Amino acid sequence: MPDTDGHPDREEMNLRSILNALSDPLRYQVITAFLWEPEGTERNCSSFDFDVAKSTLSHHFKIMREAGLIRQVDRGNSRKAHLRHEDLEARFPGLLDLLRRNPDLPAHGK
Amino acid sequence: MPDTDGHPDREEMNLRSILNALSDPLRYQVITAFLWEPEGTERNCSSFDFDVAKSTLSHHFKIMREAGLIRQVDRGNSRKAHLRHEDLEARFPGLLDLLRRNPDLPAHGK
DNA sequence: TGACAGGTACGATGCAAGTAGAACCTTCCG
DNA sequence: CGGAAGGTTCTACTTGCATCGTACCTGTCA
Repeated sequence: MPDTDGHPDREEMNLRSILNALSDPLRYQVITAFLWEPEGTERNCSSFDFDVAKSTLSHHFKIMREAGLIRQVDRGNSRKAHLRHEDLEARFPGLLDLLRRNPDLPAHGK
Repeated sequence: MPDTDGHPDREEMNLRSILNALSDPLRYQVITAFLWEPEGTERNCSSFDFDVAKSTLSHHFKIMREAGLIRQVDRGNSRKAHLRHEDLEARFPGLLDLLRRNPDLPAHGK
């Protein structure tokens, strides 16, 4: 069962939800951004400067959170998100490599 | 560039289009159905008995075709579709294995 | 020559999803 | 204390997409 923040357990993850989460350009960009950085990197939503309202951003992070792509933890002032590397690798081996090899080009931007 | 039927070359394939194509339940089901069958199996649209209008079915096949997931070739009377195993494996190694390991669950719904 | 079967193209419709604004909460800091 | 920063939730708007009906095209076959 997902916890109160909507994080599913590793076994509860469902590939279709993952694919659905990745089918949006903004969300895809967030995930590939994480893949460029060292494993375990924590970032808050607003560190990605997308040109959208923060309610919209929160909405997208919720979808990634509930699909199991990211985990968000309270860190006092802000809320840090990180990619669930280990869980994703265990549950869907090969997925992250696939994404890593196909990064979203940042050039066409926001 | 894509041919007149909208089939992209191997190099033109784009992961986001692939993921987008797979994010629809019906299309996901078609692809995993192909993965259960021997490589190279050809089927026409109507052999999948989905409860949708044939214009709808044609629409879905177009999306999969233009994403590069399937290839459709004229066989006189009908049009046969087959999964582009080799191209997909070369362009996105690991993708098909990933899908094969996560067949569409009959019960889960959306 | 029909009639039919498999597919595609086009136009219209209805619902799901992305988007934004406002209210609210918590934490940090002057 | 009061205000600013980071996020969530709620509501409302608007766009996108799946869906369908119809018309149309091309082969097959009686």
